[in-house]
Order: sequence, then C-alpha cells, then structure tokens
Amino acid sequence: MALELYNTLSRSLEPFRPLDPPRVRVYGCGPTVYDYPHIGNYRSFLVYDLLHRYLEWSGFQVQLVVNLTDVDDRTIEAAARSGVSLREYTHPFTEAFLADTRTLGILPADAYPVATEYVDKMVEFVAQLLGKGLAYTTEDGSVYFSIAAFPGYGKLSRVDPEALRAGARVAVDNYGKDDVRDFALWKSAKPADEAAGAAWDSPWGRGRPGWHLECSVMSITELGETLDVHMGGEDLVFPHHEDEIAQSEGVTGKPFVRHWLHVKHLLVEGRKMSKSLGNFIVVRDLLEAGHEPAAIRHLLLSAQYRSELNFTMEGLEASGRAVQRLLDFEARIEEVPVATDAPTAGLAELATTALEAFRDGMDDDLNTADALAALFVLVGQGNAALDRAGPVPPAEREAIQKVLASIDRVLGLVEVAGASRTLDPGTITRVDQMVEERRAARSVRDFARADAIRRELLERGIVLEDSANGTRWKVVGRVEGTVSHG
RNA sequence: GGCGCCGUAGCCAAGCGGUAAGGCAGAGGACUGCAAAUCCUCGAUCCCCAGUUCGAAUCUGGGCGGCGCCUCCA
Repeated sequence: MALELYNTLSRSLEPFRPLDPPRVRVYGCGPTVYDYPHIGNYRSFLVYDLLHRYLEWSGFQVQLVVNLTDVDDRTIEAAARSGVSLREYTHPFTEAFLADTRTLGILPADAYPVATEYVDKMVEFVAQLLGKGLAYTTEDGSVYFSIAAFPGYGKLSRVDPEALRAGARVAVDNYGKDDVRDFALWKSAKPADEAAGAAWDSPWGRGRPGWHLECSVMSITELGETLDVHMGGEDLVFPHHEDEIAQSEGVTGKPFVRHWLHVKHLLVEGRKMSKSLGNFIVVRDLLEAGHEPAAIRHLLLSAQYRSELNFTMEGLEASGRAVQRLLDFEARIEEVPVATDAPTAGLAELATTALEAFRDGMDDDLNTADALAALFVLVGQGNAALDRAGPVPPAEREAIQKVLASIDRVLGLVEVAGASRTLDPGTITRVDQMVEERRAARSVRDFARADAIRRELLERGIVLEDSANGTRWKVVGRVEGTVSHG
C-alpha cells in the first residue's frame, strides 16, 4: 500500500500523487506572531513535521515552506498598544516560535517567509487580479476580490456563495464593498497602520496586504503555481483557504493545490481552548511545570490528525510514561548480550512485522495512533522475547535497533527525549560515584544507606535499576539543575 | 439556519462487514534485600432503538448526547 491522504477538496481519501515526483512541494500556514503560539497551534505544526518526515522517510524530496504572518489586525493592534514598530513587536514571538519548534523536535522548514518581505510581489499580484477583472478598487484605496467573478468559489469549503450572502454577518471594517461576500486583497492604510510601520505604497495608495493574499503570494513565490500539499488548521478552510484558491487560480489559471490537509482542533480538558476559559496552554508553561518535550510530542501525535484529540494533564503524564517505556526498551536492546552462536530469539521477525505495521498505519492518512501501536507491539513482544532468551544473535539485535531508529526518524520521540535528558560530564561522574558508593553499601547489606542514596538520586530525576549484572541508572523526565554529591 | 465531525474498557485511542490494536491507570502473581525495569494473568453485551446481512463496533434509518467551522483563531 502506498500513502493515501484525505483531501478536503474531494472530502475523500486519495492516493498521494505529487506533480513532479520525487519532488514534493508542501506549504503549511504558520503562526501569526502576535503572541506565543499555543499547544493547539503545535498540533498543526507537528502534523506538518510528521508529513515532512514521513515523506522523506518514504523517499520523496520535500520542500517545506511555513509562513509567518507578521502583518494583520492583531499584530498591528498589539504593536500599537505597545508603542513599538511592527517589526520590533513581532520579533520576539518569531524567535519563541522557532525555539519551541526546536524543543518539540520539529525539523526546520526550508523557508519561513514573513509577509512583510513580500509586499512588492503582493502588489504585483493584486495588479494582475485587477487586470483580469477579478478585483476592484474602492474610493478609500482598498482593493477587493470579486467573488461573483470567480466561478469556482466555494469548492473547498462547500459553502454556497448565495447562502453566504443571505446569512452574512457584516464585517466591521466593511469599507464599501460591492458585495458583502467579497474579501480584501489590499487595505488602505489607517493611522494605526502608519504608526506601526505597517503601510506600503501601492498604485492604489498607502495600504497593507490582506491576510489571504499573503499566503497565496508567498507559497507561489517559494514553491510555484501548483503546490502538492497545503496544510492548516481546520478553521482555515473557510474563508482563508477558499480565498487563497480564488486568488491564486484567478491569477495563474492552474490548480493551486493538489492535496488540502486540515488538522482538527485540539481540545483542552475536554473543552475548546480559549483565553476566556483560561485553558490556553503554551509550550513554555508545560516545560516550566516539569513536563518533557517528548511527552508533549507523544500526546499530540497520539491521535490521528483528523480526529478529536483531548489534551489533558493526565494524558500528558501518561504520555511521559509511554515514552519512558520506549526508552527503557531501547536501552535494554542496547545492553542485551549477544553471541554469534546464540539460538534465535525471533527478534528479526518482530522487527520486520513492526516496520510493516508502522508503514501501513502511516500510509493510511498518517494514522499515528496505529503507527504508535505498531511500535509498542514491538516493545511488548520484544521484551517478552528477551525475557525468554539469553544472549541473542548480533544480527537480531541489530534488526531491532535498525527498526527502532527508522521509526524514530518519523516519530522523533527518542530523539526529542534524548535531547532534553542530556547530562553534563561532571554530573555523570558524580552520579557514577554515588552509584558506586551505594554498591559498596549494599555489599555489606547497609540497605539504609543504599536506599538513602537511591532516594536522593530519584529526587533529581535519576532512577536506579539493580540487576544481576550490576546497577544501571537513567534520567527520567526533564533534566533540572545539576546533581551535587551530598 | 448552512457545512462538517464524533460517541469503543477508569482515562486516551485504533478498528472501515467476519465475533474488539496500543498507551496510561488498577488488581493478582513471578523476579528483587526493598525498589525500579520486565514478564504472566484479570477487564468492553463497542450511546440507544429499528433495519440490511449467514454474520455489524463497522452499512441504512431514527433517536439521544457531545463538538467544530460559518468571526483576519492552527
């Protein structure tokens, strides 16, 4: 089976067929940098990353572009309130976004275009739409797209343009449109725009680009007139993506996007996340509360991207333990004794089966719940097999390790957990010393002393595991501070 | 009102016509100085009702319940 993706345009599962394989052009709607992106944003960004990783894993050459919206009502208002320029205001949030991205193991996109750097191209784009009779100017110097002039309008969201007109709520900033359904391509500058440095010259006077226009222009500039995949949150289907199609196809006359992917909104503690409900979660808050990035990543990937996902603190802790189980298995495999003449433990077959099941799950519209299950079946059956076996043939150990590594190139759980659990060499030395001290205590059956040391390390997130072959230790959760020898 | 989604064990979540994956939590057991890790054992009349079918969690119809978008919110 090959990859199938659900396409919002057709409302059905379709075989993934890029225009120009093995090259794949992917565009994802990124954050508006007016505040710290919340955990729901990262569900989407993580799905972008998942597709990015899985396509590369499957042999495609992916070019991924994720835009940053730095000019829109919210960034302008916020900048005005803070009394700084747009650029000054958005910069820290841009940096925060990129930092969170690294923390969560989201691979860098090939480009992160920012809207303010594409204004010239946007002006050109608007001029073309005007030239084709798909847009019109208003007295105040704004330009609107004329929905009535674009026959395909509504094909993505399946909204009936006529019904839209009847039920429309009139926009607050309705400057004098021909039709309430029309949307802004270019907005004439208001004093606040000028104050924030969010106004540019155009043939229609000073103004700024409309939000929908930004994505059309940046994606076409960076990736070409037809994108293989365009992604975003489900809320973007209408009007944002519908409008992007109208603009883009209006100008190019070509299909804008082959596969439209939309990520279902996250719930937090069973409710829609919103500032008024006080359940707005930001990555940095979770980290400060001691949750590790790998647990966040696991939880956000634990349900398929089109299905509801309820983000809860209880779930986050459960995810942390699930990640730990995976790491424990990896460590166990690493340390299992090998012997060239050892009898088979059946590990190679387990590895093959797991990889196939993983691929089947991912091919099925990125069904991460299924893919994750395949991985954990390997963990469970692998552990059971190792319990039964003594030393194993080196090739079998290698087979398991290869599959674990391969799967993790897509899921990135071990990768992210490893990154947040790294100890400095000095700490490692001190832990080793304490473990040795405890070994000595145990050898003379001084269990009180031994348990005290174990407890002390545990408080610092280090867990000891005794076995016949000695004691191994591991970092659990996020590393905080350093371990001092007490 | 328009468009759409969902209801599977305590929690999360697969399943897409052939008698229920996986994770977390819980109980008992093995192992252990005690733990930790690991293994073994234990748990679901799949919201309700009526149909279609040899057979339905899976299809159809009707209820009930929850949710999303239609507001420059991923």
